[in-house]
Amino acid sequence: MASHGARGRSGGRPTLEEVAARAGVGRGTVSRVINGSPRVSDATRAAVEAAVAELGYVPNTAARALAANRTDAIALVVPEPETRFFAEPYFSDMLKGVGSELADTEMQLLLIFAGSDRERERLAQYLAAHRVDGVLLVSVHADDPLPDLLSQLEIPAVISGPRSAAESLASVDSDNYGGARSAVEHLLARGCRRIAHITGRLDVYGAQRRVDGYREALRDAGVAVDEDLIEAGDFTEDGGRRAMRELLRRAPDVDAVFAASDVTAAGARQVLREAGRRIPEDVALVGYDDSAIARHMEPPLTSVRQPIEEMGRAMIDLLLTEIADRRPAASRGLERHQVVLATELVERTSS
Amino acid sequence: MASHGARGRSGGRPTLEEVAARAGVGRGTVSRVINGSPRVSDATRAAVEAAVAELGYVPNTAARALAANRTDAIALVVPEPETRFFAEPYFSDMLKGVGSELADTEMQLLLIFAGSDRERERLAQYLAAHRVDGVLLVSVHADDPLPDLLSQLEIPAVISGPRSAAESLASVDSDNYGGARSAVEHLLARGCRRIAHITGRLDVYGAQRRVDGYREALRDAGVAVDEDLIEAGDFTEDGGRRAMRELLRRAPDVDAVFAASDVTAAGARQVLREAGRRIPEDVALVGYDDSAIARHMEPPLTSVRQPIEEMGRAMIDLLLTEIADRRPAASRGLERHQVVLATELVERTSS
DNA sequence: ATCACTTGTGGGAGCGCTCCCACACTACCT
DNA sequence: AGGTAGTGTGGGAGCGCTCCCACAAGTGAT
Repeated sequence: MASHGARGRSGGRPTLEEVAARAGVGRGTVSRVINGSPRVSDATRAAVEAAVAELGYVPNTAARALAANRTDAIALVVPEPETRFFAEPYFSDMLKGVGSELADTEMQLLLIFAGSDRERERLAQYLAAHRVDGVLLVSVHADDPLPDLLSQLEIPAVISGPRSAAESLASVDSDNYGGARSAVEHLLARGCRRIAHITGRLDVYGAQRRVDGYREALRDAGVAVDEDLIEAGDFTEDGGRRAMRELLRRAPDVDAVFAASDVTAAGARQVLREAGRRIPEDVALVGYDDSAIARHMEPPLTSVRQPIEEMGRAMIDLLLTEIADRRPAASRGLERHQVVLATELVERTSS
Repeated sequence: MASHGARGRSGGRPTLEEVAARAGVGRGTVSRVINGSPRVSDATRAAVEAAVAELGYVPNTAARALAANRTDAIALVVPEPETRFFAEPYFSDMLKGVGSELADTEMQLLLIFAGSDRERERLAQYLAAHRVDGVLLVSVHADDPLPDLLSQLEIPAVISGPRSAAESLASVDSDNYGGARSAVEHLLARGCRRIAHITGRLDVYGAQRRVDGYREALRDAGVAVDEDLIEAGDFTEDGGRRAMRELLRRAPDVDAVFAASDVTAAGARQVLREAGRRIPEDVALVGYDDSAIARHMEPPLTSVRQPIEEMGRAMIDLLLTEIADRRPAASRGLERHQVVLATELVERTSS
């Protein structure tokens, strides 16, 4: 009967079956050509490709996903309330990298927000249902249960910013240690000796590494590390203000400040101004992130740039490899799945 | 044989069929409960819901998509090279709104980049294959073929920033006209009379509306519009610098500048400084967007804030309605599918 | 008691793919 | 000649749903 044909015909897009009929081959053969199997003769392949082109055939994703038990989709999980991630330039730059790398693929990108408890609940269900082939995780806290859930479910995942030196998930990070070192070495070269550091949130591994870089750069230069010159911040502007006030109280002779983020530096700058300290004459200032704020600050802020777009690309690379291997890196022992990318110090007039 | 059962059992998640068996009902009934059909008795519904909870059942999206010919996914199409869209705060704020509104839904969000020609080609295929139920379109140019493609394919779509007053697609926009008016009225109230305007890209409808608001605010205040005080920009910082130089040359007596974006204002500010004009004493400055740059500028920039997060939410609302109605608004005549949201002037010390 | 609805329910028939087994053919060995 | 591998191909079975037809049971009018 033509009954089922009538349905398929009316406004519908061509199916595998129709391509097969047109090319005079079987369904299996068309499937093989579509999926790039080598077990097809050149002549047959050409015939099928011609039929595909003539009919404008596009595979039905849902049917494929159902039959093959894969989704051809990856999720970028965004911890929404984390304003830091949404801050310029992190989010958009990473998305640029992710997008450009994904452009060469059949993979599609899902954006999943995991802010509220309800959203996290939904995400867990989502992952349990294996509705994506892999997950990109950004700016995760040390105590976030998500990464462990992921490795437990054996879902390929890549994390940006490992939770610790012993991160079990594949990860991509910028060289926080080296970035901090370059900032401090720059200030030392400028002649500063009383260099303070306003840290980031210390439950973020990268923030710890920046402290390490700060300490060791001083040590290696033969400058004693003064604990009074280290004040905990939280990446925010407010935290920067608070920390700077504390630093001025404890160490009035401070002659440079290395802040763990640009907005933190902006907060510090305001307090320094109010205290009558000139930048950079009295106190040199260096930030981290090289955001729009750094460029537009008065004076323009020297800052450490992270190759965020490149990090996005690297994350996709890693993830696609894991998906191809069809199992998470965690179970593969200690292969090379920790990527660390170099930072760059962008010198401006604040130092 | 147990052969197919073994496959389904091992590590697999429960299927509709298993839920049905557990609840002692048929497949159809479970499907009805899952999809909220009213044609189910309360007792049966309760039994099915219990079985669902016990088994931790989650419907298979692919199977549902295949059978029902819908995807439960919407796409946010991002014209990537358009740096304006990626600029703070537009992108992240809109995403926040979209995400929060989507949290109440089963819909998932796909991010599609339509920058290069190849990406656009892929997008067209994607849409032709009806792989999403609806599309969110942001910052589209007057001559972009995408919106027309969408209405031709009869895919529900909502555009942020209509292409013209006669936009046929459903749209959400902020009140560009009113926002510009409020900025100019503010400057007039401050006593300024030689108020210049650096426009945005004039192929963007919103930029035109801002010019309209500028003109009419002056006119209504009895101040003649001097064409020499209007200079075309393009939303960028560089454009702001260029335009400001031109304005200073043509109209050295300018006492206020209303810029179509904050970064444009930043560019203008730099040129004003270099020309020795003090802000706000000699020249008052007002921007548009209320971005991070506005808050951190020296002096902090008065700016027009758009309710971007709310716009994101409104877009989702509109889109979901269209999807529910299963046909694009274009074919429904001139119903109320143009949403315009109010702006707010954030006064700071630059004016 | 008969007919006509209505309400709730079960289950067959697909949706468009992929997977895999079966089968022709063609080599190339013994 | 009879085996033993390959190579390329067709098509059945099934993935887990939704849709819809069939049908049982209840309700009220005739």
